[in-house]
Amino acid sequence: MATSKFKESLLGGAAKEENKGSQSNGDEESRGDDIILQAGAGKRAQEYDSNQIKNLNCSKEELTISKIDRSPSHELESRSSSSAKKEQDGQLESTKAEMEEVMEENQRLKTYLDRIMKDYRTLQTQYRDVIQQDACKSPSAVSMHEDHMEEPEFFALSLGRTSSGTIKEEPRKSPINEKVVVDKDGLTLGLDCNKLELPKTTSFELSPNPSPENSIEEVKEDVGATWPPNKTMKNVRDVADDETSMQNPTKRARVSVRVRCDTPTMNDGCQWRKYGQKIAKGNPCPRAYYRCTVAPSCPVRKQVQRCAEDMSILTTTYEGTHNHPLPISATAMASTTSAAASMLLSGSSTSTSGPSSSSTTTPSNLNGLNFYFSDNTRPKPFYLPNSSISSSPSFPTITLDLTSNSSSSASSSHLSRLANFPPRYSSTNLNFSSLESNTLPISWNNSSVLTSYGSHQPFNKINQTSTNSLSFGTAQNQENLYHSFLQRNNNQQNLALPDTIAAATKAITSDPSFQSALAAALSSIIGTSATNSSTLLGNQNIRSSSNEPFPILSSFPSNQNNVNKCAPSSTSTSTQPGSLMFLSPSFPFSNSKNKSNSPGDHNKDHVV
DNA sequence: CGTTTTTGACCTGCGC
DNA sequence: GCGCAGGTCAAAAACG
Repeated sequence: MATSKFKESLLGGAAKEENKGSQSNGDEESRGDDIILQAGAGKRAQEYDSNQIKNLNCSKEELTISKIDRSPSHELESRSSSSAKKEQDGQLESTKAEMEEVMEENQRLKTYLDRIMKDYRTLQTQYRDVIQQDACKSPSAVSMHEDHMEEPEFFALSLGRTSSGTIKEEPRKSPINEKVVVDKDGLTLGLDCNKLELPKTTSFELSPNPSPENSIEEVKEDVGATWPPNKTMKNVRDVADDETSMQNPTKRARVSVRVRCDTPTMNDGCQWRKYGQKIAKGNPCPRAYYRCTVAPSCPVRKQVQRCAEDMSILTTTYEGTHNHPLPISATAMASTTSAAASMLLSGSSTSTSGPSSSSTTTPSNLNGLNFYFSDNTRPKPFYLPNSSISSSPSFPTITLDLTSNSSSSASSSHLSRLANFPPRYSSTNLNFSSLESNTLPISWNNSSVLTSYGSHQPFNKINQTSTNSLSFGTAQNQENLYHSFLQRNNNQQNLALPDTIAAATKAITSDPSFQSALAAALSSIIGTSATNSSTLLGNQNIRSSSNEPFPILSSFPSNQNNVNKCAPSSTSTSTQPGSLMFLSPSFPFSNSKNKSNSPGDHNKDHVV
């Protein structure tokens, strides 16, 4: 309506008063355009150069005004004085100057973006080089790495789904992925940001689990892929699951997380329902079994058990793949754990060329990391130090020990204490302890993320004698994470061309995981203090909280009743169906209740 | 009253 | 085949 008025006034050679009104309408229109521009610009653009955009807006407004002003001034021209002419000329000049400024700004932004993309490509090239080198060293790994070389976008982030040689093929068998292909055919990959948001499962090629954007039927189909290995469930088990187990029976990885936690359970951002409790041999503390209840068909389980040696340490073991969206806050660590587990799986798969009887580790260098894979043809899960078991589920387990603080803190004593009792069973440990700047995107400690980000040393190696040991370096580690997230972002964007502006913008804006990783990487590279990254990441969480399907701040009880009210959002950016686990960066440990009274109840012992 | 937790029973896999 | 241990089920209890 305002627009039509505006047009009328322009076309009809309206009076000055009307033009005044039109001016305001024009302003409105201009503002409308500005809003669209801003919306299209994306969050990140607003953040890193909001001033410039504001300038742009101002210029545009002024331009509009000057445009409108000119027509009435032409009418006045016949009876105007020379001063009016000069005024007009001056206005024209200023407008031109403004335009030039805007163009300059535009150029600057382009340059900035080019620089970012250049960096991105450099990192990608480095990644490829590393892969190539590794492929040369390990002939058995060639096929897998070739896959990566050809399509680095297919970066495995799904646990338990990885198997060398099937990385590319497996997804194509899946009807879901066929769908993706169809979609891709109908799309032009590239500049359109909207297209980049396609939430298809391409991003997690190895995970046949559908995203919630897919039909409910698909979710229902996936019910069969649940974890319980009992007979009935086995009979209806998902084909993909069978495929996975057939292709790689020993490659259903778990991620074990050890944190200091005084509460009975830690809140990791997901909703869990306890379905069992057992006293595991060798540990007086009962082991609790939980399953994810965010989605009824979610196959993800977790086990929670306290460390017998140190009751303050809680070991949470995750297994399975979420088939539903999860909180943004949980995506960062999910990616980390997924990547770690993926590394474990791929590492195991590529290093089995060594003598199987040997327990020696096989160091490899993948993506700038020092990996120590052993032949682990029959990997056993990680158990608490003094436990002893006879049966061994065939799950390779990767352990993230987050029980220690920064290297300068009193963690050393704890670390040495841990070192005194290495696990009996082989596990894979991620050692982030050498991080100098401590910039992993997540604080896994028992503190609020907003205050503790980066203030704790997030990972520490449990022991050095374990056969699978991933030794993460300092900045390189974070660069690796950065790469992982870059890769994942590419995946999420449905293999969008990485060198498009839109892709870059989208990559930055759409994925908080990426933001976290980027923050970590940048803070490492630049050498900023941990507090900086803390602030950044904290802000990120605050920002994203408004769009979150779940609360992400500290108080997030796992047993709250609104579990199902927190309907999974359909936002594609928060959908991480392929990741193994999504751990909230803000590990608020909830569930202060402690009523568990299993037979031989030892719970009372470990409750503070 | 719906949801979650508890807990004894049951199932499965492995070693002997 | 048996025993053991891990893992899961499902009815009952507890909770909000």
